[in-house]
Amino acid sequence: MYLVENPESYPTYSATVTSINEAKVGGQKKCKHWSNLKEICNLLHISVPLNSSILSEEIYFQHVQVKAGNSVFRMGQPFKMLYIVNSGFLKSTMIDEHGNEQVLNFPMKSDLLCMDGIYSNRLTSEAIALTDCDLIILPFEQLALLGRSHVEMEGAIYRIMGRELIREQTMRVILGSSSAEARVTRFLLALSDKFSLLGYSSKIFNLRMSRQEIGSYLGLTLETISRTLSSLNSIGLIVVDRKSIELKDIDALRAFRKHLSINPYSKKEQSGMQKMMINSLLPLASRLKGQEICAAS
Amino acid sequence: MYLVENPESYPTYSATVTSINEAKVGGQKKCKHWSNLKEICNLLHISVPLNSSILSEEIYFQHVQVKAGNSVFRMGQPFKMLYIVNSGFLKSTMIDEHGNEQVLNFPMKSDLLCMDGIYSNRLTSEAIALTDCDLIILPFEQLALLGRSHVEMEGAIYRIMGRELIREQTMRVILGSSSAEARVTRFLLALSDKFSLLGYSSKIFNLRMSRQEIGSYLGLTLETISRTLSSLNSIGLIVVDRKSIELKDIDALRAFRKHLSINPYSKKEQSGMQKMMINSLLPLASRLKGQEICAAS
DNA sequence: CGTGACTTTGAGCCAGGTCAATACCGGTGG
DNA sequence: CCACCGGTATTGACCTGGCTCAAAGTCACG
Repeated sequence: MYLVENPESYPTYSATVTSINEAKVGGQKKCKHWSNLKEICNLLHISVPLNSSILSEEIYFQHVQVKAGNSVFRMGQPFKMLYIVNSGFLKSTMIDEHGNEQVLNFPMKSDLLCMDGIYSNRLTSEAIALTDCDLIILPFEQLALLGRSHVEMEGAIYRIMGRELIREQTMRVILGSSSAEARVTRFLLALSDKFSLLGYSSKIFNLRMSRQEIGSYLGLTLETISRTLSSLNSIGLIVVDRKSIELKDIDALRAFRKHLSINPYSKKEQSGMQKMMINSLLPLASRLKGQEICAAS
Repeated sequence: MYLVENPESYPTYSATVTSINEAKVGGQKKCKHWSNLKEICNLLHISVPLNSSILSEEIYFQHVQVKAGNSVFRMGQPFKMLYIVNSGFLKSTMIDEHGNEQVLNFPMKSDLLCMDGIYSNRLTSEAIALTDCDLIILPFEQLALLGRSHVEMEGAIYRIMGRELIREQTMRVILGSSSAEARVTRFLLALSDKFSLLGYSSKIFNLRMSRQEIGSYLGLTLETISRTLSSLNSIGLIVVDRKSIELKDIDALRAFRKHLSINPYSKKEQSGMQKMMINSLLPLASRLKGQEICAAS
């Protein structure tokens, strides 16, 4: 938001050929820290040849801090730059014609924001910080310029956009074809994978978002999220207490995430192990109830 | 498929600096016709300055023909080029871990195929021709090369990828939050818009895909698609007979497409005109039944 | 004119949405 | 310290949209 509030100052904080120390003393409140290209490539998991001339260039990108609950940018604003999440958690949302909010994503460290603005030069989504965040500003023009002189960088930009495309595609397939249990399970496993990639625990973590937000993201209601988590909890696959999650049996969860709700294309082939697995895993709620009755009696 | 069957010949059919006539006589069966950059920019609705040096370059791209029912490429194949649809209709699908097919898209004239291969250099989807198709091959390296020397072209590539991203995002929102009727209605309206953009009738058109495929695309079963089309038919908003569709009241359809199924974020605000509209439009099936009873008695 | 792929329609059922009551937690103020 | 309060989570009871299964109709094609 800092940047967006005074867009006329845009040229001044775009990548600058200067030293880190000089940059740091820049008077702007928002400019706490600057990153060079190498740090950014590491953050994005882009492998650029170490001897590449690009890394030796003294180009620095500015950071911004956003407090929990504040929005980074809003729908409809002009698109000028991308953000990389350096730390913190956000939600990216879209507001439809009725004012209904739909959560598109929960960006965290190493994710990129604002890519949806590239097409029309207008942002079609907005981002809200769920925790205090540190973001790095990547002016898009600057990035494209780098791409022009450095082929590896250009390839990296294309690949990053391509990755986003695949991510969206995958989410679509999930929303289009899997059951509530499968969606929640996938969601937890995806978080787990992400955390482990970032060096955090893949088994114990905190949800930063509400049930409502998870529901919106997965195309379910908050009650269904709550119930599904409770079910997974009571059959021992996870331990959940409010926002804290512990995955007790990742392999079982991985098996679990698979079963679909509609459009089983190849029913005939589903007779063997497949069907058995479904039978053993599917009656979650009923098994749960049985258990509770046992516990009660 | 032609190309993919002999990938070793790849360098020979990449963009060539030669005349159309010379190109046409090339012996390869698949090479019926070549297009220059200008034709391609027109096809993609890219506005490139007319005096741009890029258009005067004699660069030609080869076409391929694919017969109805054949696949253009398959999942897992290495990614080398994009295709632009010049004529015909296709479906783009993804096969999940169980062999279940999910339809991602129904590409038609001016759409691009294979963009999901950019990230990992492997195709994650496949494309099957629903009718005979004429496709133009765009070797990706070649395209990137053009982007490097012509800034407008580079921008166009970014924008096209960005557009795809937004398209996926929009589909996600639809799958995540709207009812069966809304999805089918949106689907019909999107087709209508597309056809009108391409210069065909926006009111009368033929579906090239089966109910099964529409269902897979929209995250519904074929029966639901069939029933919903029948309902829309019997209340007079459309006329449907097998694959032929006529939209009778586009404005009513546009109003109709809106109502959601879950997660109404701002219920309180929905009290006025909004609610009235929903009440008047929602009871589709029940109204339909009433009508049928009348007709029968 | 049979055969197979696609579509329509009906009947029944269930996953997940809706509504509502209760519980829990963190913050605030007396 | 406790009482209160608003936001969030859980849980139950109920209902319905859309899935499932099944049967019958339609069309294309050899």
